[in-house]
Amino acid sequence: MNYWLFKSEPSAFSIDDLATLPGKRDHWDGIRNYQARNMMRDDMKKGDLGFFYHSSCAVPGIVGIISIVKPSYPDHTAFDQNEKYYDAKSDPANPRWFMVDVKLKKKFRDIVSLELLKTRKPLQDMQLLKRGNRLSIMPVSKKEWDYITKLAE
DNA sequence: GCCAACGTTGGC
DNA sequence: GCCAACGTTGGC
Repeated sequence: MNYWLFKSEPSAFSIDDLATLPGKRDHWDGIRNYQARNMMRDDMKKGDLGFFYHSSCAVPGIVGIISIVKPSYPDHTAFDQNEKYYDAKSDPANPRWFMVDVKLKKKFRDIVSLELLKTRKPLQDMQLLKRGNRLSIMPVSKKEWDYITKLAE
């Protein structure tokens, strides 16, 4: 089982948006970065867990836990000209972009803020805290996962 | 709104 | 294949 972190701008899609969907479930579309795509396409398995992270907002940080309920399949929003993340170069016969389905598992009572994460020694090697990191999907180690879920209690 | 960091594009 | 220009991300 692998652990992940999913970034989303709450103004576009927040954990509360996910919570109000039927079955608290949605596809995680719009990934348009190759590194993130590769992880999503090749490494995410059904049953994996992920942190839901709010970025580009007043208090960035981890707000809850989601689980992968369906492994990767082609991101159809890339084929639709009306979609924000339309990509003419993604051909349905040979899709360039992929997505997974996720389900809300838990919303934290309080946000585990980026500011707090930065102060914790055991998290110093976290990819999220690396300088200039802009990946919207990234792996989280089991050690980091356990530490952060404790922080959230 | 600023700006550093990084990815992508395209000319050569 | 190099690299400058450009676009995007995301914290502050």
